[in-house]
Amino acid sequence: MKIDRSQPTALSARIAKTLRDAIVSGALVVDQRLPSEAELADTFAVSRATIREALKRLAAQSLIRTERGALGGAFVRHLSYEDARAQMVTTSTLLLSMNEVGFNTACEARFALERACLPLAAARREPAHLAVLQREINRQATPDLDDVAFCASDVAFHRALVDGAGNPVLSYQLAGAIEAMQPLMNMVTFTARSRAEIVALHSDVLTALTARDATAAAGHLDRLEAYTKDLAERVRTARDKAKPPRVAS
Amino acid sequence: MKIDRSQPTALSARIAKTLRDAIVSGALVVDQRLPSEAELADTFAVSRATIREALKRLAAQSLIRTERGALGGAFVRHLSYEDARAQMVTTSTLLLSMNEVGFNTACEARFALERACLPLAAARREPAHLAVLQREINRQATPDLDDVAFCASDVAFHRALVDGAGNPVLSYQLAGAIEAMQPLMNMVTFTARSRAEIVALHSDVLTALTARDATAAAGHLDRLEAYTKDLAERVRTARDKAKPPRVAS
DNA sequence: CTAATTTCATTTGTCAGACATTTAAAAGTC
DNA sequence: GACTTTTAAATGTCTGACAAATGAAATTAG
Repeated sequence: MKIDRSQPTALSARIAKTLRDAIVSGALVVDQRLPSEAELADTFAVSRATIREALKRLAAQSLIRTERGALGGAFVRHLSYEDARAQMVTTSTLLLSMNEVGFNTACEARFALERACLPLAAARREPAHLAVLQREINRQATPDLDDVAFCASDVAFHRALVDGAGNPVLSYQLAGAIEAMQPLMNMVTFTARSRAEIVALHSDVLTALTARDATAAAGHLDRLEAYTKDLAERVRTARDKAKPPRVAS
Repeated sequence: MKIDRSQPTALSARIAKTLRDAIVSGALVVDQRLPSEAELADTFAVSRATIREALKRLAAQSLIRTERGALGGAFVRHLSYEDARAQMVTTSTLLLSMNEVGFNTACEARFALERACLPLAAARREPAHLAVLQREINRQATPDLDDVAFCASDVAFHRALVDGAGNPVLSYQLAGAIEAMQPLMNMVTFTARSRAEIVALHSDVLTALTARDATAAAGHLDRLEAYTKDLAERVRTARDKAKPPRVAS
């Protein structure tokens, strides 16, 4: 393990990169203990503070966990699907909020990803999945449900949809994406009161999945996408009318 | 900004979380400067070293960047698609290598995601996209191309495919996923010498896209998926024969 | 001899203070 | 007015210290 001692980047960043490469490449395996901070400081010929900053960088990426005490230290962490998903939600949320991603772009991506799951979900759907979907539909049909709960149920419905594909890699990818897009979606469903249409389309999707008809399910998703985009368009128009946009500079 | 001063988690982790929430929630906007380390240390009533460890955690997640000098400090970072993709590649690569994800599962997810792009790519494909696809096909058909270059070209082909959908959100999601799966794919394509079949299928996809025929393109992708899985199966069988598996414990 | 207790060594978490380095603004000089 | 020097602010790094957690070894009581 060596580091380039004459770079413009910070020492702690370079040390972090060296250790990260060792982990990603597999040179350090899961649950293996890294040398103690004092040893690492000795190895890299830097102070312990610098080593600690490097280790904190790795910890922030869920690459290591640290334990205190006699047999403590930094250990290569077993990255679970949950950890990975949480990280992706953070990253994706920021990405969407910082890059002026239009609602249509996000919506299009979301439904394209969900459609990708349908053939698998139709083939593998199990009673448990269908029951979850039905439960969320029932919840969404509750008249006195507040907006926050309705949107949460919407997320749960779509997560159950992708989980139905029975592929953890897909679930991890899409659950993160869908969750990250939720703030954008909320802006629409909060203002639009017509939940009946959404619930009906959800029911159609469920019916098609129950019948293992992926094509029909895709059609219903298409309509849901079109309806969502239409809602967003109307919301936008209403807002523009209330507060006219500035002229282009 | 307050922190819970009686938790089992480390102080630097809690401070990082507080700042992270402020950024993700939008309380701190892009390019806004955070208070200096000394000020933060004062605010949170901790030492500067602790503040620095917290900031390094945020830096590792690309949430902030730091600049030295008189007007330097920590600034909320504009997260680009490239940064987000790089992070996702790291996370996904580790996830796949640590969770005993089977080749079939990864392969299935990958092709499902790519199929999701096809309708959009067929509708929006532009000469530039088609040219990139053709260029990679030509490269793959070069007889004396080494394995590494062939695989790299394979990745480039599939990235161009998803970029053809013209949706940056999809591109970011899928490019990361595909790149992360590359090590798994390499294990197959390195051992199997029959590149001609792959090149032919790539050509078929390109032809279908050129004709804006999403259905046909999906069919070719299906065959490519089946072929890839079949290759993997044969590689696995050959390996098992050479070195018989241990009996289950 | 066994079991409970104490001591001890190791390691991470935190702190305080210091110095080096970078950078832009302010002050000074011609 | 243009150029140079100084200065102040900020991050990057180092050193040394202490606190807290924790498992192992030594000790002691029964």
